[in-house]
Amino acid sequence: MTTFRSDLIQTLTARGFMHQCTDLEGLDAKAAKETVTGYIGFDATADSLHVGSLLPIMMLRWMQKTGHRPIALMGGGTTKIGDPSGKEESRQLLDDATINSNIASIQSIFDKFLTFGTGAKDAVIVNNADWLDGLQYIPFLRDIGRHFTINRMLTMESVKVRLEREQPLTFLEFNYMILQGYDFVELFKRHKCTLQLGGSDQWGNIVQGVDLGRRIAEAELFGFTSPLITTASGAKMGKTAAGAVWLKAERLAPYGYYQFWRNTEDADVGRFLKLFTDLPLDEIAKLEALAGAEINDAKKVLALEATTLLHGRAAAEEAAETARRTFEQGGIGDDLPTVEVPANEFGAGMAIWALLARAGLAASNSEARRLIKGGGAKMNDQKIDDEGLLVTAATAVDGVIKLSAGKKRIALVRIV
RNA sequence: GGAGGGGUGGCCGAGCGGUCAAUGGCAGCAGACUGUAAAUCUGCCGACUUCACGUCUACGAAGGUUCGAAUCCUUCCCCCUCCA
Repeated sequence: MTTFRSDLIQTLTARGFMHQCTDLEGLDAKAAKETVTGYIGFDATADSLHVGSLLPIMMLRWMQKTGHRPIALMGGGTTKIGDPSGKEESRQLLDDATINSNIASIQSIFDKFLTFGTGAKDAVIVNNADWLDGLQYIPFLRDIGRHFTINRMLTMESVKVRLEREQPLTFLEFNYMILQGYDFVELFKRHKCTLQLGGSDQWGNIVQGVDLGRRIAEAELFGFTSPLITTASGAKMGKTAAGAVWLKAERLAPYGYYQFWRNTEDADVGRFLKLFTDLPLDEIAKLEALAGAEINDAKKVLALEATTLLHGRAAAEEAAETARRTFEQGGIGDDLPTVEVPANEFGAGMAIWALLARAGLAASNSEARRLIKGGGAKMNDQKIDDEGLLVTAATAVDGVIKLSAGKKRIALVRIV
């Protein structure tokens, strides 16, 4: 393996963050002798990010840990327009208030991974609405638009793919790479930012920004992309039975987050440890070497470390303990998802399917019934055979009824 | 503006007057096997009803023809291709 002079590039490449770089040697040399400011853009369409954003966040984290300055760019301006790349349905347009509250909410996630402040190496959050909102069309076209040729833009992968598949590409989308390129130059001017990182799908946009910087600001800018992370089975990362894996505890409790990592496929463990934890590489190498059922120990480490980064050590350990008690001892952990149901609602008995739905283990009563028919439902570890089973408050053990849907989805009903 | 093609369940994609809640694939859920893994096999997979081949809602939208329409007709909306 090639050795790099800078900690930054050495770390990013060794841990598997590297996919493409506009000038790897140049960037390495620069990072070895001075503090580099680099940024990644994030969308502000929701009040939380999900694991898909974790990889870029980790890149910013490593930037800071290796002595450089990360910028998280919130797409406040671009979100306002609504990125149409989601194919058909045009995204709902958000107003300023929503966008700003989303940004504030997302910042609390960044706080877990980065140190913010006003110092030379402190991370900052910037909103591109600051400069995009005030843009005037004609001056923008004259100053910026003239540096982009349609010829070149048509060769961009993202554009080519759309054209080849005969899928619509709106003028608005077509302009995205220009706006993103402009963002880069603005950040260079305002914050001396000379590096943009992003997912491999951002390559084209990033390169445009690098070129634009050279043309209008005589700046030497760098682009660096990370590979698209899929699971070993080829699926996109980040989906579970419960839906998206959110990074906000309000949307996905630490226990759920822990379980997401705990259920990683064997073949992914080593890669994920490098990407999503801070563990030293030699330690990861040892964990990765575990074979057979022992690989589960590595998964526990992965889950614990990843959860610690986001939710803190205490919450992570609590989640780990709940998982241990629940799965290894068949008991009940404190951290399991719990639904409170008033005792009087049980009356003479509540239908078991209604209870399953209430506990969030089934999306509807019908789904709960199907689950029972399929033999996947359990109450207090007893398989439920009778669909018409009525549950009374007396079923509870210590005021709690344990419900399971399959082996992994477990919820508690606490009678109050 | 002209000519042609198309809009079907989370996605892709059949169906082209009845037996269509709609073939198939993917995704998802559950069961078996396991290691809270993968692969494989099996079942489920619109919603609602204390579940019966019952009710409701669905095949871009609105009307119409028919005993009966996703399937035929009319109008409208949207997308694609070619021409101007």
